[in-house]
Amino acid sequence: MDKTYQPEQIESRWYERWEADGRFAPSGEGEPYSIMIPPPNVTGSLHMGHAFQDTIMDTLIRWRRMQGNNTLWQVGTDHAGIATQMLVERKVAAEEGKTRHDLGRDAFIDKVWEWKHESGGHITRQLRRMGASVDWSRERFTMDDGFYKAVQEVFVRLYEEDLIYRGKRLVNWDPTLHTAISDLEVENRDQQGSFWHFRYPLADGVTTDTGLGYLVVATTRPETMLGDTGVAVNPEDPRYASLVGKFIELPLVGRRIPIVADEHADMEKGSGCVKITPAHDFNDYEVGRRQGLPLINVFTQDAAILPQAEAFDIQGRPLPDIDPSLPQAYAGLDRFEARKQIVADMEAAGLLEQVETVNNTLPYGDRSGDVIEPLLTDQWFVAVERLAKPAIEAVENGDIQFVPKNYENMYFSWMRDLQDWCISRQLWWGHRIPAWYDIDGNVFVARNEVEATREYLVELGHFIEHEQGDFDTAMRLRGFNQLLGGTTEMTADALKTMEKLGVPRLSQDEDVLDTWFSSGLWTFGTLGWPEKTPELKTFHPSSVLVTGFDIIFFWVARMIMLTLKFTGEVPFKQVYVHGLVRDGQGQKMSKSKGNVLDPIDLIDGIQLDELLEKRTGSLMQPQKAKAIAKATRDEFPEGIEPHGTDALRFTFLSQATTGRDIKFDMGRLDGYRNFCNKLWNASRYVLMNAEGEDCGVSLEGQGGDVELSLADRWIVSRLQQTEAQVTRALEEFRFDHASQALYEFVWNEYCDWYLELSKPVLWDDNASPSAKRGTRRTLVRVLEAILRLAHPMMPYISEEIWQRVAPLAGKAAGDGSESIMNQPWPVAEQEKIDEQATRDIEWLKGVIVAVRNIRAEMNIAPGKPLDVLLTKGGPDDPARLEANRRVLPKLAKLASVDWLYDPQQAPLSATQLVGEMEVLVPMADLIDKDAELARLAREIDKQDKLIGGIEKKLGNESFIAKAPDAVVEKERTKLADFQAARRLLVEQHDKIAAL
RNA sequence: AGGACCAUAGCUCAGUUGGUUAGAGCGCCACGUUGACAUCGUGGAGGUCGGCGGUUCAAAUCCGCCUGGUCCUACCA
Repeated sequence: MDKTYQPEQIESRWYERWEADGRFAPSGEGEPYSIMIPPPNVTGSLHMGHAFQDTIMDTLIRWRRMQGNNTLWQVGTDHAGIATQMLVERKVAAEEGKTRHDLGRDAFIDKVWEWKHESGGHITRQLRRMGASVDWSRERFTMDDGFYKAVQEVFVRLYEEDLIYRGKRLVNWDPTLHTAISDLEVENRDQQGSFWHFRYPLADGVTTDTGLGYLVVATTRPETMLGDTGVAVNPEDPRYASLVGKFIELPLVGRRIPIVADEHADMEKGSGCVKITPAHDFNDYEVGRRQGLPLINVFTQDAAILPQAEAFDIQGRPLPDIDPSLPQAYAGLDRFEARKQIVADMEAAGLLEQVETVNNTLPYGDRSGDVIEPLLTDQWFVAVERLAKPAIEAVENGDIQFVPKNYENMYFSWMRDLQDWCISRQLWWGHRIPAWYDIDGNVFVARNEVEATREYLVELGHFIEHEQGDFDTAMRLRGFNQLLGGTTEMTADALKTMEKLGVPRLSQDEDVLDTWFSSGLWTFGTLGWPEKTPELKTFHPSSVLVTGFDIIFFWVARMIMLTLKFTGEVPFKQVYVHGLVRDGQGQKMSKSKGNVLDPIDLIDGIQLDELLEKRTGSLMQPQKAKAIAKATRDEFPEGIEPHGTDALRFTFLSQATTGRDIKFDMGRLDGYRNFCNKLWNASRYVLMNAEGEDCGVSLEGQGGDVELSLADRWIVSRLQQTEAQVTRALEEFRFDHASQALYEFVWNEYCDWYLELSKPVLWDDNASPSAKRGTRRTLVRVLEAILRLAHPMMPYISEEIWQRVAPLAGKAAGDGSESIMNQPWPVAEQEKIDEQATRDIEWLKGVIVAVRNIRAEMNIAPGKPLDVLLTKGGPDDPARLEANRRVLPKLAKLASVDWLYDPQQAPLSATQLVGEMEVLVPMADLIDKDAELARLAREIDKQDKLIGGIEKKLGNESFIAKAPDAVVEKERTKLADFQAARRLLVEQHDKIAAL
């Protein structure tokens, strides 16, 4: 083995080997355990959040696999509608100077597929770098054929049950992307804006109670006034009671609009009068519905002013009786231009009463960054109410558990106030909506065009026969319909026949589905639904979903609703919710801030100049480049060193504390890389001493007799406890505890103590062969168990070392034909826990630490051999000394150590207490009297404080009376210990003072 | 406005059902190179557990209020 741990040399090699050997696929035996990966964007790249999440999932999967579960980690990618389409649009614009409209739908979609094929392997390669043991043989894509089928099926069935409907509704419209987006994709940002107060003249010579000929309304959106269809006052408002039912003459437009009474109008705010624009404001839409006001749309899809308004009733039916004319001065003006112009015109007309500056929030599209516009458009919706009920119950009754539990509240509060889900998007990349229209706009929802056409032919035939009495044509249509039966595609022949029959072809809906509609089917769609596959039976519901809190609404809630609806099962039994990975300062990582860390760079390392280029290369705001470059130089003056995948994974796990965001700590990454190195070198030591030697047992068979030392029994005992700790932590999703338990055992016990304790045995020619065998066997076996314990967290290094160590423990061929991946998870054995050995080793450690302390306090060189005396202490202590004669002098670097039976004989010494026992280092000539007296005085003072505290407690009658006996007893013991320590210090002090 | 979460050593974080001399890693200081490891070893300094009040024999831990921070939801005509 190399002297230093070099991760890059082992990582890719092992991953390829595992994959080639098919070790990621389900074993087919044991209790099923499955995780569905949250599918990353197919053309994206791995960020810290993915790396974190994948580490957790892989740890769980590897752990369960070792426990003997039939594990499936389902992998796949998402087509990510808007994100991918935008990316390709930008690419096409840059490379060819064309828009998607220049290319046309089919050619553009070809381009997207091309891009998918070109870049789609990137993130899956990165996933491999992370060591993710996903089953690549089952990799899926949300737009593959099987998924397409599942999506169609779900859509059609929901439609058939009236859970999907189409309608003209007010939706969040992105004027840049020209598509509807869901509430969740809207980001509200605080802004400073103006608040304009307008005078709206009363019609028909009516005046207010105070004699004014107008009402004052205020708005932050003056341009929408063109679409006003009413003014509302509060029904309780005495000031305007007489005006309800009267009319306003809408300025600039001239339309007569009614004054209505509606509780939406707040008497406290402004004048108490509010303009109502049902086609351009969500609240006003509701007022319009309640008051029966028409909807007048004045915007184009670019959010510019229409030359002529469009009027509808609340059902979305056109209202031809309403005069659609708008002032031509505004036609074609962008909304913000129109706003300026309208304010100017109102002012010129003397109708602008005042302008206030206010803070308000504006909705922005999270993809385009444009201001979102409520716009009246035809869209498809899922009626969620009936779906939500069972989804809420599933969490209430514990079929689904959130970890940590408090996210359940977040889920409930959202689920109990759900709006219908707008699922249509005016995009090209995605699942096209399976709905077809005839020339009259009648809709046929079906699994494919043939099915839709057949429905259409039935209706058409019926109409022709009964309404037109044309029996022959009707019969011919039916004949054709029969012919189509059983096919799923409209063939050229079929189309020709239709033409002959004079039946126009149906046209498919242009829209595609919201990406989350298809990802909502992820857990069962990936397993072959709607077919009843064996995988579906075995692996559904999945065991646990690992995801960020930020997509509980987007994804988790919708998966629960759709999965319950279509499989009757929950999608997963548990949801492990983790926080966001932030930078070391707690800032969200973002390209524009220039603080993004790439997990691959942490693994492989990166030069400073390359890192700078990455962070400042293609910034949206190039002026930030300088500041970003400086911050990067300050933080990483030498770039980033390679740390390896295992260290990165271990860092994530150690920081995976429940339910809060993670500030990624480079210091910890360094620390855990060092930990890998520690494990590496400890293994080197073990191999150096065990390979080619008799370890008591090996692949070749039984070796000679073994004799287990105190240290051997102790470390085996501690191993059992560590195994139990790690297992329990994993069961509770406490990855931080799991990693810490392993770290502490390996470093603080196995390396710091056990390896040191083994040296005197192995290096002592006088030690018996059976004792040496016992030590070698323990070294090897404990290390082998450590590696298995570490494997789910650190797959590579554990495998690499295990291949060398396992044969020594009689476990594997050592040629890679076996893998640690498939070894049994260590199970703690109660009978190996040895309390006596633990106490004895604690005693030994106590003596060694005492000597080290004396060296430090007395300024004695660490290597200088000392003569030491032990005295007082318990009845077992002289025997303990004898039992440890081989190791104690070696570890504490002693020239001699003896038991002093008569404490009175003690020479002047530096002393330390180990329990009751005193450790003496005679050193009459070495003591600096004054300094030592001062030190002892400080120590005595310290003990006095401790004693004082406890005496006060024990002097309190209610404490004695009310505290449990065990607690009281513990305090008494402590008091005795402190007093003994103090006595010793005082004795020592007096002795030195007397010199 | 409503809600959630958080506040423990210079930094990043543990701290199970109240009872610990309040811990770890990094950083810092001192010392240390013969055979696993300087990506190391040994020893050390550093905290009135955000503030105030309460419950209790006992509070970092439970309750209330306050301050500061992060986030979510809603509203802002």
